[in-house]
Amino acid sequence: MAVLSGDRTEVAARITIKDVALAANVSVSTASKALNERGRMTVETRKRIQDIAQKMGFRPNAMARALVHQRSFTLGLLTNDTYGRFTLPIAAGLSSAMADRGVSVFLCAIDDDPERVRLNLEAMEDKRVDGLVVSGKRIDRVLPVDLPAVHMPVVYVNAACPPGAIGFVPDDEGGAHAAVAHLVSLGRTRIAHVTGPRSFGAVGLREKGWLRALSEAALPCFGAALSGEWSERFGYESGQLLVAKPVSDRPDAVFCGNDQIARGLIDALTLAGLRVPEDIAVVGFDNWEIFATATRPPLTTVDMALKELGRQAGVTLLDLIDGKPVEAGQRRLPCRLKVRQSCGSEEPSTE
Amino acid sequence: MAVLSGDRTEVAARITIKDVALAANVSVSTASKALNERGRMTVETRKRIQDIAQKMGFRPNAMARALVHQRSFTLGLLTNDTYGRFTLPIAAGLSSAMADRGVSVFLCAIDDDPERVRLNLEAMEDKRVDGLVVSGKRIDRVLPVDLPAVHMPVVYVNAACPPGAIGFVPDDEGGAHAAVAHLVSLGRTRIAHVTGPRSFGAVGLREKGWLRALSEAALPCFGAALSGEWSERFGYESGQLLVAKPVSDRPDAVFCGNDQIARGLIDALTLAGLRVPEDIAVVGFDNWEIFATATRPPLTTVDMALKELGRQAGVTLLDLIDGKPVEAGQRRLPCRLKVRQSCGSEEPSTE
DNA sequence: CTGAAAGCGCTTACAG
DNA sequence: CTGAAAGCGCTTACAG
Repeated sequence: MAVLSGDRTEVAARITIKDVALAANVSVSTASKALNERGRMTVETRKRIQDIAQKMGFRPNAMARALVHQRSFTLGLLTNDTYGRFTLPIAAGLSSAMADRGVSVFLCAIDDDPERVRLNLEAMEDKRVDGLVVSGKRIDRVLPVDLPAVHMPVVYVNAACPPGAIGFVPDDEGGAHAAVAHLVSLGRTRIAHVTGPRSFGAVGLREKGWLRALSEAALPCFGAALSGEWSERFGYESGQLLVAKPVSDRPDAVFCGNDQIARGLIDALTLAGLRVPEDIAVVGFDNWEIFATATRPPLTTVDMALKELGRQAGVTLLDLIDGKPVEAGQRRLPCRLKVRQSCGSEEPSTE
Repeated sequence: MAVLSGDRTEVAARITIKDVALAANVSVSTASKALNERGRMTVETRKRIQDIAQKMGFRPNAMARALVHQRSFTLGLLTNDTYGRFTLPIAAGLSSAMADRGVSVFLCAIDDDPERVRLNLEAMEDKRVDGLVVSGKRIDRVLPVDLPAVHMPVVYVNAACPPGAIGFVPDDEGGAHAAVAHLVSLGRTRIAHVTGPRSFGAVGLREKGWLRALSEAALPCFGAALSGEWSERFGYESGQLLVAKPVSDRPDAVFCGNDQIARGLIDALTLAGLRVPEDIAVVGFDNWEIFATATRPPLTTVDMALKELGRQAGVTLLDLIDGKPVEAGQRRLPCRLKVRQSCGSEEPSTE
């Protein structure tokens, strides 16, 4: 039986700056200065010490440095979106941007459970992270994070931003506007809107974008927005409703509040013998690729640029930590339209 | 203009053990012993010091402790699955289990980019994490992590496990067997299999489970497994193929290699006027809820228990770190069948 | 029972 | 140009 005991992988005591100093025949302080490019010394000495350190595979202990610098170069990411639709792109964007700057991020999965929030928050305090990014799944809900009790800078992503705080959300209205404007530019004039529950802040914003694009094009508002679940089922039912109408009452395009709704809607239209996009163009929201590419035809949809959201949140948090002045308030980062075939564009973007 | 400068959030210098000692009128060493329940002292003194610390909101600096204990109570999670299908449940399971034990986990998003791997690995070394969990998206691919160069214990999750290492994967064969056995128990006798590309290790294992369940039931193998993309499109096309056959050649059940295939297949069957599950029962694999609940009818499917996978990997890594003997090799953790309606069971599980 | 000392691994004024 | 000393915040033998 092959048994891997812990010490099999234990390394022969990490090499420290003391080892390097010893090997180079200098004091620890000189070694430190050589390695950190500080102080004055002959280029040769410096180079010699650096070479030796390199050769010995010396890597400074980040915790020791953190202790003297009062800066850990770590961040905490609190998220209640265990499901993963939003968190993973945000986390990936944040993590890579931070990695490039030498800072690492702790992942804290809180399930909207106050006890877990407390536990994780304490861990982050104890580990002396330099700051916190709090990431949610709804732009209109504030997470149960007791900010006043948190002794460090915080930024919010894809979540409500408490007054005076700093937040990042996708520009839902702008994204919706771009989607509808694109349909207009393609000659559609009867553009309906099928979307999620009114209780979601994003629903109101996307509706506003839709209305603004229509009014800018001097187009009549084609019926009220249809609001329901964020589900394929609701999209499907809405599609059936459209199909049941007399042709003269039917839209020639539908802007959907998310990709699942768009998917269900397209299924219903197709089943009823309508052609997408020829008879009715459809645009979604989310660019959830697994849906967007599986619809027939592939779905034109709004991408919320979540990775970029995570990146920017991190970069701003770093500024905050560095004491740079940062304006309070919520930023709405641009979405971008991902053109595929469901909107009937002549030139689907290549990618 | 409201400007939030960094120092606005900066706290009035963290309180340290020195502050506590001062307030309690004892030495730092005594304070330390009181707070850590070590050494001997009157209960009153101990209690008094603890109360003062509590009142002052003292939280020991984890990095300082790590320095003396040579243990950071942090882990690194390297993943190349930025897409998020597998990583997030694994990460959430790992993170919560670890949080309960006072250890925090760094998220490292590597995009199969060797440069990013190096960068993140160095960061983890520098931060002196106690161990690493390496998580992938295919059980038959080893990640580009240069293990020998890593100076700490490692476990692999949902990825190939190098010889002599320790790994955790779902029991694909067992899961497949359970799915097919369930169909058999429901009286199905002509059970086909539609699955992903042969190049995936999981495909072979799931096929094996299918065959084993059939042979155990003394059922003939109903045609060869149909292998194609992991996509709805392939499922859809496979469904069309089935439908085109004369009724006597049609299966009465299909076990699908993943939920996307199952979804596409059901769509094709339904479109052709067949009833699921009455005419043909369908079972999927993954329990990707967004698909499994959107099919009509909702999909019975195999859940890979990814959260549990992450949890176990973490717990085992902790054992390894503690120097406990751990058997080398790959563990296959049980999957569990999630019964919904597409298999025709009389009693869909409530949940 | 309590405290002074040394140390974890590093950095930074400050003398020489 | 180089090194001794003090310190970051904590813990742990070791004396008293």
